Amino acid sequence: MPLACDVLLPLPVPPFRYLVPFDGEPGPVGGRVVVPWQGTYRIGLCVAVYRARADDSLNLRETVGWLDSEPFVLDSGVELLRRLTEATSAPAGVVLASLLATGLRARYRHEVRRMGEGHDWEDVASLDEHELEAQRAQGMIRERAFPAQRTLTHLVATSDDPAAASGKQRLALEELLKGPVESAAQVAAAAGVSASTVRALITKGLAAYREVPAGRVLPGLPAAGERLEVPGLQLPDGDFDLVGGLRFHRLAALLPLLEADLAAGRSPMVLAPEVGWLEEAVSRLANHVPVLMLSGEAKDAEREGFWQAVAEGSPAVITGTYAALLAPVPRPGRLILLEACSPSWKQPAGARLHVPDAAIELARLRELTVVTADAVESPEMRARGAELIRLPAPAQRLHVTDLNGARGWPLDTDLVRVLKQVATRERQGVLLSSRRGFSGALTCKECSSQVECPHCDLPLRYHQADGRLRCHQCGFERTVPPNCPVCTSNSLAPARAAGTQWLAQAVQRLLPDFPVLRLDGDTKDDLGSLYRGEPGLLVATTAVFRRPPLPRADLLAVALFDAHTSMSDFRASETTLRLLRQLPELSLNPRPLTLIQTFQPQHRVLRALLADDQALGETEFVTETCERREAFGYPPYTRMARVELSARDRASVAQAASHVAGSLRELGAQEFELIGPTPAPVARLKGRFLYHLLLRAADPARLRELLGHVPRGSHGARILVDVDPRDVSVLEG
DNA sequence: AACGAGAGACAA
DNA sequence: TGTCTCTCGTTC
Repeated sequence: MPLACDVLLPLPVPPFRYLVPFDGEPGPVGGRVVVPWQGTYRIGLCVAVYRARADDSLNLRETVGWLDSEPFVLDSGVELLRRLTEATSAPAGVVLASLLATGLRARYRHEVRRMGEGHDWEDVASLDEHELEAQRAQGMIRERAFPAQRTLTHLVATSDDPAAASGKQRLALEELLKGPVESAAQVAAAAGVSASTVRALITKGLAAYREVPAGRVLPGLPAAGERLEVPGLQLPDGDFDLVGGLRFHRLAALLPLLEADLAAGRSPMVLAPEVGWLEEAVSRLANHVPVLMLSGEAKDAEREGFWQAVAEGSPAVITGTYAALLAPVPRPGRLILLEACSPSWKQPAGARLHVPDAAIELARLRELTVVTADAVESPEMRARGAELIRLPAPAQRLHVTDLNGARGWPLDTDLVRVLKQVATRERQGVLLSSRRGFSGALTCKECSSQVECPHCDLPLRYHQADGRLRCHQCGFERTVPPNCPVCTSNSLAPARAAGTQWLAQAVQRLLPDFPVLRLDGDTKDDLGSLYRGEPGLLVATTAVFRRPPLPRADLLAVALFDAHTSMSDFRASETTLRLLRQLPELSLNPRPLTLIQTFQPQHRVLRALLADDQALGETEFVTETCERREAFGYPPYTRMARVELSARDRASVAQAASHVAGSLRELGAQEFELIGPTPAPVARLKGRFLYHLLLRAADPARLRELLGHVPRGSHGARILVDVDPRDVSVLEG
């Protein structure tokens, strides 16, 4: 009974079918399998094994062999990949590559043996490729693959007699006889001799570098942080959302749940959106419970070590970024999502998954309890319908400065006064900007045009430090033109949206002797002095939230609140409220002053922030947000997807977009379900013209149906789909 | 993603 | 006519 199997490769292709060799045993579904692919070999994931059809044995190529005898990804993980492929309408291999960052590029041994008596297994590396291919086609060989044993190069003694050497060399040899050592320098240091003495030992043939089998390596854990103080809090046993407090308050509140899972012999999983927050959480958790951690920064060997340790199943808290989601936990406990509303969860490329949604889907498959935690409740949490647990609010002294009719720019009088206080008291402060560089653009005062990138429909960003203009999308650079390229007048000036560079300069002018540091996408000053407690002001973008809190920050200032809420995204207001609530996390000071400069002091985000009863203010804010989203047909009350079309010239992309929209309408897409096509907000990027088409459906099934009608390409245009896009501008009415 | 086949663009 | 670049389709 010949068997076939479906194999998923981490490439933008659907699963492919291979034949299991007639005398070979198939490995498990969810195991890694080596298969021939375009003249070479690749590791894929076996997602199904079934009886081959009659003609399969003629048409299909054969698997080389499985690398695993136990599933590398459990059945639930394989099913999750299948569902996400359906939901995203991305090729299955892209979904695999987006979620499984471990084991598919492993080193393995590939051996062949000629059929018949007396032949040994031989490594393919030593054989002629063409001859091998011919023999394979004739079915004259058997093949197998297995994971390569990891080795390390170590220095070992080749003589066991210390008397073989004399003097200092003897000391080194004695040291080496205690066991293999990684390097000559290490032996030299341990024996108290020079490196050349050890080298002489090697020349004499008394010591040599050898490959020795490497033990399992696990990703290193961050240095231990402070212990968590668990609040006496009654938590539900089932699903719930935890909001309020500071990050470590929420983590502390969840610790008893982790301990309960461990006591029951289960391994709870804790996922975080970014490495910084993951490490911060682990540095505290590891004081209390056994922890395994996997982040994108782990090396291949460490990832595989983590995977093996997880599979062995001794109870531990399994922590990680998205890369840990498919780890084969045999006895899982709860699934906990930290910073559940962070925009970083949305993958920018590949299948563009929103990882919490994938995680919740996996939890449903494995029947796990899901707990999410964040500073502020979100409409998505409320739609989930789980219980809401609110921690006491962080202490925040808040001050809002109305910039209407103000005298200073970009630093108004209130901010100037507080900055001076910070300097005279030799304390620290953080000033948040929404953009890096000097200003948003170079604008002509005569014709109000901006200097644009030649490849993108975006203004070039002005970087004052080197007097250059830069495109933050494609990296194009040029010098500042002396005259406006449009009207040739001599009136180019930086636009008013102040970037970190402009703010830093303004503060430095105000406080000439006070240290002013900068932290953003392209300037990463050494913050060592601040972490040692020395005075200084940090001008930063939101990149600062990925750093540990400053020990003596008294002031947390937002340079222009309006720049955050006016982002072209219907979630901008909630994101801003969350940002403002997270500000105290930037400082170890228990009651820092939060100062916000704005032209809209009555903005509903500020009303919610300043409400006398904080819990009530936020609850009303979320209720109002939910009502708006429902009224205007936004998620979580609908499902959205953005169809992104691009082409080298404007006409063909416009034509392709209207063609796709037309055929969708013909196939029954309602007016409510199809918005556009419109040129993308940035209508040209890296020399390609972009059009967007927004799909909106009442439920996931209908969205899938609509996406099923979107072609892969049309009229020479490339088409990409982003399900649940994160930067959709506000569509009123 | 990576490769090869076929279609135009350009120089000789 | 050759060669180079670009697009398009295939990969099991």
